[in-house]
Amino acid sequence: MKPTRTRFAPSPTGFLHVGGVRTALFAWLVARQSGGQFILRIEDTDQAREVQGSAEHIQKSLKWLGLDWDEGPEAGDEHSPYFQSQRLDTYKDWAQKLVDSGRAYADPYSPEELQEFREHAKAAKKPFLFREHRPENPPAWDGSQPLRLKSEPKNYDWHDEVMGDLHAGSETIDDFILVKSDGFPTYNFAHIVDDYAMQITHVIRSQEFLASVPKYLNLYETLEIERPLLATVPFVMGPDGKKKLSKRDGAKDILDYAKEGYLPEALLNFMATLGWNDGTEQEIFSRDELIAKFSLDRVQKSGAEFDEQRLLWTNGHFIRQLPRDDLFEKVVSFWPPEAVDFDDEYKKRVLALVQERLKYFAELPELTSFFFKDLPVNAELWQDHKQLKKLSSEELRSLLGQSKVSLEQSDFSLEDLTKRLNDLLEAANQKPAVLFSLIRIATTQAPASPGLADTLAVLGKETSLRRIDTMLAAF
RNA sequence: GGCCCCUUCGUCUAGUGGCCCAGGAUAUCUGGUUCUCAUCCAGAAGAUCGCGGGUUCGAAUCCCGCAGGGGUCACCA
Repeated sequence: MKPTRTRFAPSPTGFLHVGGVRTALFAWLVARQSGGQFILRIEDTDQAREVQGSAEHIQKSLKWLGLDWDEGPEAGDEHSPYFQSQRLDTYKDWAQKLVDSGRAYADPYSPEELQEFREHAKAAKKPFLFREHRPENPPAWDGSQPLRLKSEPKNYDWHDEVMGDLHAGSETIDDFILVKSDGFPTYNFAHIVDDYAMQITHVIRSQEFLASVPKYLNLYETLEIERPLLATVPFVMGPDGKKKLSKRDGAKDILDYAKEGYLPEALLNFMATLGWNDGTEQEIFSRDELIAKFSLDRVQKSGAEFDEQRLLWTNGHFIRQLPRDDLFEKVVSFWPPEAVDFDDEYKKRVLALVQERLKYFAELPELTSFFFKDLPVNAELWQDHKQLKKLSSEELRSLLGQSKVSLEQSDFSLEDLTKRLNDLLEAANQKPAVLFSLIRIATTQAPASPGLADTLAVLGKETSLRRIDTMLAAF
């Protein structure tokens, strides 16, 4: 059996978002699970749409996710080059073969004439077919005109690894353009030639190409090359649930997720389970499990809506699973600016308290700022508090003062703090909802924080008492 | 308009004739975990399986029709 070879073939017209990367992920998984190869090919045949630097940007995105390629830019060169713009000779050779055998011809029409044909077809409510205007005596192809395939309309039945058995009538076969008048091949032509040259065994691509597959089947036959297995992956849908996710409705650059502190494993898991599952109730898969369990025939045929909430939950789950030291390393660039004055030991203790609260690393400053600086006194915190607002300023001051006296005696170990806080509860005859809230607000000035004893232990005696004094003066 | 694909809780999904008056996860809500937020635990609510026929003792599952959504009909990929 031939080794499995899959490819991801983006055009360098911008960044990659979840939709595009998921297709790459599926192709990568298929290659990895069979011990085959994953190839990255850059389809830069449209010079007008090309965006400088995006080929590099795309590579960076794949690398971040750990979707490594065996051949392609900066990798194996067995079938190089991997930029289509550098493979023009190959396309020219194949094109010439077709011209010589009478299976391709020069398109003599002007853009205006073509446009007129199209409008006629539209007015007649019929699909536009170029072959209905196939010229009787086309001029010799000198490279200045587009070159079209002389198609052979017929019916096709084929199998798609995701969609199942498919059928299309001959009316879908047309004389599409192989080589544009600028000398560059179209996607429709170049990808078939390259997939063959690079010995791709599985073509895994997004759904927008499904309607073109019969044309490709026709071209495979004309070229007399054996076609690879075909797999069509449904769209990732945008927030409306109807149209495919696009940059227009806010689809993010996958590298933005890196910047915001998402974990590659979480993204991978999220994308894989967006339209795929293994038939069990398992929700979380490691990278290796994904590789072992993925299969194209269990990929959903319908589109799946991108659900930000689910991504957040997945990422939080992976963060919670991370060993503390790993998390500490990953989070280094996300601390609030004031944290530079604190040592690693202190930051690790803070991190331990917020690990289970983090959904993504960029939340870190918001969750931990009071560990690194005194926040201004915020009267709303007790004035709007449903227990504390029942007490007068005098009562609050007295209660907090009483707490201070006890805390001054503490060594601020977790054990001692816990004991003292409990004793205080009894001595003051107060509920935790009152006393703990008051101390928590005084020492953090934040609407939310980790548990009180934990927080005080990390803040330390000096800081805690200083903040209590500040609060005492504010009533 | 032609052709093609799709249609199960808000969302991701399980389900291939009886175990399903539909299971899990997430999101939401409630309760518990000495205070807040989060985690965790327990629970609630949430899908007449797009609609209509048919086959069958029995259908989310098979057949037919319809509707809705999407894609495609580029010298873009």
